[in-house]
Amino acid sequence: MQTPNKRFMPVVRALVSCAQSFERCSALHVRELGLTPAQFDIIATLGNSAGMTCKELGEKTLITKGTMTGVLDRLEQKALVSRHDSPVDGRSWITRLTRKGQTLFEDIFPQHLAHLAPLFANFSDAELGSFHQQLTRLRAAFEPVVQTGTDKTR
Amino acid sequence: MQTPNKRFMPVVRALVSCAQSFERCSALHVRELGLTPAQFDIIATLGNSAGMTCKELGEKTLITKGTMTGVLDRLEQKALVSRHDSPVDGRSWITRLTRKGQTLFEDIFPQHLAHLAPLFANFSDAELGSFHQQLTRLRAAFEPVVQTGTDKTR
DNA sequence: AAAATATAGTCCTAATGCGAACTAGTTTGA
DNA sequence: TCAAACTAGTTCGCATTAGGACTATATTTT
Repeated sequence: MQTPNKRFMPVVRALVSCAQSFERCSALHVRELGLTPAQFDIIATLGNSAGMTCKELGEKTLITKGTMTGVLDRLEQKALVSRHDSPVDGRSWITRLTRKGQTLFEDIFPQHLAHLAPLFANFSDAELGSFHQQLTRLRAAFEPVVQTGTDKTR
Repeated sequence: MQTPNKRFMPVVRALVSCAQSFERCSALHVRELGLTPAQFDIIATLGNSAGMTCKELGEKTLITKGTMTGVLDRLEQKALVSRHDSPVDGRSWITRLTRKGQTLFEDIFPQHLAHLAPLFANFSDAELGSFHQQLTRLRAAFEPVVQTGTDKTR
């Protein structure tokens, strides 16, 4: 096989490594707050919302539905979320923060933001903006391939 | 607690989501080739090298040492890598591709590159360059926090 | 050289993460 | 209407993933 063009490899490495570093920074602090990254993700997504289905949560947090069940189970054990019948769809649940979960959210979410903010201190709003644009454009190029959420069990 | 500045959140979301989409594109294809993403990562890193210690592999692939043992175990079971005593350090091993592993590498690595290359077709070299620069700069901001490789068991 | 400290790898536990199969409820189309 | 196709969520199997404890070997300090 002909050696293909490798020009994109440095960007890929930088992208993956940058994201991973960020996730480590974030996870380190999240664990200190007593949650796993996935659990924090759910709490943060449900915060200030009226509740969501499993599917909506999956779309917002990028957690696969197969994983979601377990994460929600553990959050339910901790009494941070509760599941309720959906009024419109017999197959789905609405997951909501409990009072305890809401309190926790209000407590730790700002703390976490405050922990991360200094990391971006050296970036101007304009820089962040153009960066955001590039990332979005690149992600769009991946989109047709990944087709998140598509159930391939067909 | 005062609500902290959230201006960086869109970038963070885009970064994580972009990296995750890429990893899914990549993983999807890697699994078709019969390897897990972590295993492919090791094979690709070991390819065209004379072998590496566990530590070096960890630094290049961003796989934690605790995870590394298991990944290498499974690759060894598949007879794709082999471990040899280090001539200079009684604590460490040199992990190398076996002939079978080398053959596999030469077979699938170009295939994988060819699979990914089209995703970057719409990006000029200049764009990739500046993108790379931004990613590297942002990563550098995270570096002091993560301190990859530092053993905190002290 | 002996003690103190640091490092390389392994092992352990808990929690993801993904794909695939499965159940049950919904929607579509002939 | 009623079977076919679809969808939400659960469950399963396998492979990571992080972190920390642990063993054995190296390096540094005194």
